[in-house]
Amino acid sequence: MSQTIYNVLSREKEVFKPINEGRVMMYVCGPTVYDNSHLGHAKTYVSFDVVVRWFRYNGLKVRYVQNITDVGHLLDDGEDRILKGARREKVEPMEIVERYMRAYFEDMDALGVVRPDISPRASAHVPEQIEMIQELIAKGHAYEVDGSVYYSVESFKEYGKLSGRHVEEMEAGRRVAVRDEKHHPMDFALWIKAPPNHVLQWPSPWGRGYPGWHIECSAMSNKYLGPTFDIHGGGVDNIFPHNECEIAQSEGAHEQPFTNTWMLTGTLLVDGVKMSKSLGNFITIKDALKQYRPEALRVFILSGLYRSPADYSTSALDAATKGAERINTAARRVRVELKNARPGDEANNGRLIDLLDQYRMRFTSAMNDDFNAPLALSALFDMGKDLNTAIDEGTASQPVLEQADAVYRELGGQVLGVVQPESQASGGGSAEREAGLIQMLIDMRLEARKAKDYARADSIRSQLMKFGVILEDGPKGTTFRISSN
RNA sequence: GGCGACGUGGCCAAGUGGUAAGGCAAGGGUCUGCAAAACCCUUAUUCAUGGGUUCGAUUCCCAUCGUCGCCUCCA
Repeated sequence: MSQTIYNVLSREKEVFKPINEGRVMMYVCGPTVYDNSHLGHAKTYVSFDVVVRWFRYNGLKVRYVQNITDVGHLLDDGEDRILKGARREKVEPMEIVERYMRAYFEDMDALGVVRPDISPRASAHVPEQIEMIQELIAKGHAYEVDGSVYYSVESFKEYGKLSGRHVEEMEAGRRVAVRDEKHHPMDFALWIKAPPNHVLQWPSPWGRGYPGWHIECSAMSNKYLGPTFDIHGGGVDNIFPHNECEIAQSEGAHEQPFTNTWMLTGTLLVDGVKMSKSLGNFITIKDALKQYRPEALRVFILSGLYRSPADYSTSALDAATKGAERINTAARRVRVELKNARPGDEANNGRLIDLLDQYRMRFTSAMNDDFNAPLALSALFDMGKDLNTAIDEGTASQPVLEQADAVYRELGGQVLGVVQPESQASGGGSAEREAGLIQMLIDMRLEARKAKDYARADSIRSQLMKFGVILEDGPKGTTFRISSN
């Protein structure tokens, strides 16, 4: 079975073949760290997280590079975003960068997003960017005007191939005044001359200045992944001009394909419009995590295709919360049952293990088909139903439960990150002592129930509920779980 | 105006040239002292609309309407 990926460049699904067998070299455009990250970022980075996890689960070695933009990203008025943040919070620009870079990693850690292998910062790669700009000038793709350097889009005939645009058809400068010094209105800045009071500036062959936004991705991907690598990812909203400029720079300088596969994630919308920093309609990841568990946010993100847009709403998040609970309840039940499981009879074990294998295969073929996480998720839901039935009927024996537990840990946990590890399920910290105390209360309640003192029994249950402990009476006695809120 | 994507049950959302996964919600039932959890049943003859291709289309083609993204910084 082979992996297919929808390649935005060709607009079709292609069989994925890494340049070097068994190795995946991938680059994903990272955030500009001047403010807190929001759920739009979560959608993109959770999506790529699952891609990376899936590759690794399948034994591929992945080098995952994701940049941190900490310079050069200009606002409409020409002010650097970092500088704007610094002014807003009255601190040094690099304090802004540190503050929000750390916040970004905290958020991603909380969401269970595995960190990239390399998180290169633009400001730490100015020499590499200068070098690349020099190469572009030497090859006739760029020109200098009064201390700034521009890329000549007319020098690169394929400019626009990713987004399907043609230079002639675009109304350049429709909303932003075009700088007269450009040869062509669509030309974009590689190096920008810094006014004397500009805080972020470096010496260069063209005088003091700072790099344009697009060049960092070209320079850093080349440094860590080489001139041609396997996968380039990001959000579709950056397809033009950013991704297009990256291609022009890298292919212009290296004269070979930039990347073999372009994977772009769909935009997160809220009330039908894009969630974005500039519109101010965003929900930060930190705020979302106050209300929803990480697994719930992941289920929300993974219940749609990565390349489709998604709509944020409280009802969608609530539904995802319930869904995440459903999977985790079943997974937890399997773990609990496993502790007192019996060998069972062979015929029945064989039947159930076959069934589990089928779910594994459903999951696998879904993921192999352009990372169809929603379909993969449905296999876990269906599997939960069968397992619950088997446990109810008492036919879930040890070998079956061991297999089931493995599927939950590997596919639900390791790959999708929606099944909690065991330690969290019981609360963490002094979990053992806590479990002992809860068990004591359960025993007390049992005595009350035996004495038909239901008022007392219910009181114990509702008191525990206040601490987020939910009791469940089953045929084999009472179990408890920790509420997800 | 140009480019790209998309329109599937009450909501979210997969999918296929041969007759619609899954989650949430709703109703009924089993279990239970009551709950919770779980399980079973029910809820789209229909996939924006109108044409065309086909034995057959939701799936392919064309048109129309609508939504979103990009064309300016945003994942």
